[in-house]
This record gives sequence, C-alpha cells and structure tokens, in this order.
Amino acid sequence: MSRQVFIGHRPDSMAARWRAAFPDLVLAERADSLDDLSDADSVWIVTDLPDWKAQIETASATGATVVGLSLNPNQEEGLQALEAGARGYLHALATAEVLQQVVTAVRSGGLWVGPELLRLVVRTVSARLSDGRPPNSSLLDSLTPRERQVAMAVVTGASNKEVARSLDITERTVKAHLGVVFEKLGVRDRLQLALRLGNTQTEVETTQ
Amino acid sequence: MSRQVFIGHRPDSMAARWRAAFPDLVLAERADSLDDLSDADSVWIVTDLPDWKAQIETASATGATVVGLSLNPNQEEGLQALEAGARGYLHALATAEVLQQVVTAVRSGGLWVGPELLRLVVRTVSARLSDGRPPNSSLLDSLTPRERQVAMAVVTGASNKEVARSLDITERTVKAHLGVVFEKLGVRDRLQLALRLGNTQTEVETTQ
DNA sequence: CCTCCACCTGTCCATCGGTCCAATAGGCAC
DNA sequence: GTGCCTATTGGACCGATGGACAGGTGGAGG
Repeated sequence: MSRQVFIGHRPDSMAARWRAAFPDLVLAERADSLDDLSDADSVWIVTDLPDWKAQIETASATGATVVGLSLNPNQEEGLQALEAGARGYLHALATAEVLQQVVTAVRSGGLWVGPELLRLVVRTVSARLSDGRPPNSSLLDSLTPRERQVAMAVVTGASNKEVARSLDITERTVKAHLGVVFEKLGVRDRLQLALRLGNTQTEVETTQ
Repeated sequence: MSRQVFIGHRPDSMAARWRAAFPDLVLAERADSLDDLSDADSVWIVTDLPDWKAQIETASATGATVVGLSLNPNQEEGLQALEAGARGYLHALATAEVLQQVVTAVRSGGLWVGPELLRLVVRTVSARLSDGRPPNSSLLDSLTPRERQVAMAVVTGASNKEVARSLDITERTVKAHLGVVFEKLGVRDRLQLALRLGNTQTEVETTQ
C-alpha cells in the first residue's frame, strides 16, 4: 500500500529481505537522488552511509517518515538517528515481519525502537525525573495554558510551523502566542526563551 | 479484534469518542476491578485518577499495553506516564482515528507520544548519555577555537550581530563559523545548538 | 446585556538566520 | 614549494521570525 524507499550503500545484500516485506520498494543511493521522495511515505536509510545523519534530516524534512537501519545497531547510533528525525531504528537485516510491524507503528505516528533502547529511554527519563529538578513553574504560571503549550513546544527546538501542526492551529497563531510569551517573560526571541525556562538545568535568574 | 479497556473517573463524557474507535470496549473505574484485565491487550488510563500512576504500573505489570490519556496533556505528566510503564500518551479527547492509530502503533511494538514530548524524550536521553563526559568534551573538541567562541556566545542568547561586535568580526564571519558548527554538531539552528550544548554549559568566555 | 479575556486568524513588512556561490591570507607540515 | 587548515569577508538568496495593525469567536462574570 505505502511506498517504500530504501537508501543505502550496498542495498544488494539486503534487498532480498526488504523485497520480502515490500515487493514494490524503491532502492536508491542517496536521498537527493529522488525528486519524488516526498511521494514516498516511508524512507529507510542505512547507517553505512558516511552522511546518513544528514540524509535522515533531509528526508524527514520533506515530511516523509524515516526509519534508520543499521548493520551494527547500538544505542548511541539509535539516539542519533532519532535526533536526526528518524521515527524508527532497527537492524538492517531484520525479518520481513519485523519490518512490516515497524512500518505499521511509525506510519501510525508512533516511534519504534528496539526493546533495549526503549528500556534505556524510559530508564533514563525516570532517572531524570527522580533527579528532582524542580520545574520552574513560577515563570509558567504567568502564561495561559495555550501559551504554555506553545512555549514548551518551542523550547524543545520546534519551529513555528511544527508547533502549528502539532497544536493544529495556524502558524500565525503560534506567532501571536509567542509574542505574548516573549513579552510576559521579558525575552526577545525563542532562544532566550529556552534559556529562561531553563529546561535543562541552567537556571537563568533575572527578575524575582 | 483487540480488546480495549478504558479506565477513568468519568468515562461518560469521553465514552462516545472511544466507542467510535472501539465499539466493544470495556469501561472501568479501576485497574484492579477487572480480574481478567490480562485478557485485554490495550489498557487506556486517564490521568484524572488520583492514583493513575499506580494504575498504569499495575496494568502494565500484567503484560498489557498501556496508554495514558490526559485531559490536559503536558510533557511532565507524559514523562511520568512513560516512566510508569505506559507505551503511549495523548489527549483524552483525541479523535477515533488518532486513537486507532495509537493502538496500532503501540500494538506493533512502538511507542506513541506527541511530537514535542518525543523531542524532549530524545533530547533528555541523549543529554543524559552525554553526561558521561567523553562525548560532550568531544563535541567541543571537534570545533576550532574560534568556532567554539562563536558557539558559546550564541548559546547565551546573543544574536549574530552581537557576537560579531563582541568578537570584533563581521556578522558574515559569524554566520560562516556558525554554519560549520551546525554541520559539525549535527544541528539545524541556534536553538538546537543551545539545547545540545546546554547541559554542558560550564564556562562561557567570549574574549573581551 | 455588556465587558473582559483567552483564543484564533489575516495581511503586511523589516529583519534575522542559514546557506550557496565564491575569494584572500596566514600558519604549518611534508 | 605545495597542500591543508583556519580565519576572514563579500554578495546574493530565501525561508523563518517577530512585530504592527486589525480584526473574528466564545465563555465567564459584573
């Protein structure tokens, strides 16, 4: 049903397994070699490319769902793939069945990572939480719920367009909310907002 | 096909949407009120319960796939849901279509969270991994002294113009350095650069 | 009813930010 | 010398961003 594009150095060795899962897939050497890449709803990129990270970024920028494939999967690389915009990460030699499950998951808006990486993610997140870093809610209290949502989305690195999509509002509205947020918190742009809200650990003390 | 169990305080107000997605779902007040909860392969728990976290833990302990539902979704709560064992987290009033997508994703072994939360999770994990000192130092080590200066200045919230002034170079040169920094660190803009270097932030020294 | 507020949207516009096309010049290694 | 890295700058291009101005809705409360 969906159009699958596989990008990698030596797709030949793996083509068989992939074709078993997706009979009518497309093989390519690079993401930019396909002008109609946006037509593909699932792009699989093998991490044996020297610039696989950039490939993932460009591919995901087109709106396609990207999955990272590795011949030697490890957590570090998996995280980098996710950071680059991949929605999935698994072994390049996975069985057809697994491939189909993954594509089902990611095409449904999900994130697919192996059990170990998933456990790592959850465990790390809990560790983070138990760290007991107090969310500086004092600043957020001055914001309306919607403004808070926009602000929180922005400080994760989202663009106005992305925030608009995820909140299902116009980009213009995002700007409006952001403008109010900037004024309320006394910052001039999104970067200073991120520093002000100190989502990491760096508390920026100013007023109060 | 799959058996859906919804657990929440006032499922009535949301029951309609849920039934639209899953005609033969089961509503419950508590997780332990169903002895056959293990039969259910998807359990949806609304976070308006006082002990929703414990509910998620017990439900996921039975092996069921748990999804957290919130009437007022936020990242903090989402993280806690994941920590408790949920495989998904979304708005309690999501459309039937979204609900089905989510269940498809999580039943396929995936994890479903909103875009911002996903970004937050990925960043949290990668930041945590970088805490182990070798990677973060290597991050800055990959930069030339000048690039480091520019990057450090930028992550404090300075504009290109300001950086140019403080380093006594042209704004054009700042852009050039920044471009290299972005590529080396695999980020797309200054905000993501700040997020990436944020947890590493120790000494910010711009020659002056 | 009327007002205040949160929320949402539009158009226009100045600027900023990031990238692509370059080029020049010093330092250092082989 | 020849090559490589670093630092610097120019110009042009275009998308992203933030502000100004000008509205729309609906709900809560006087």
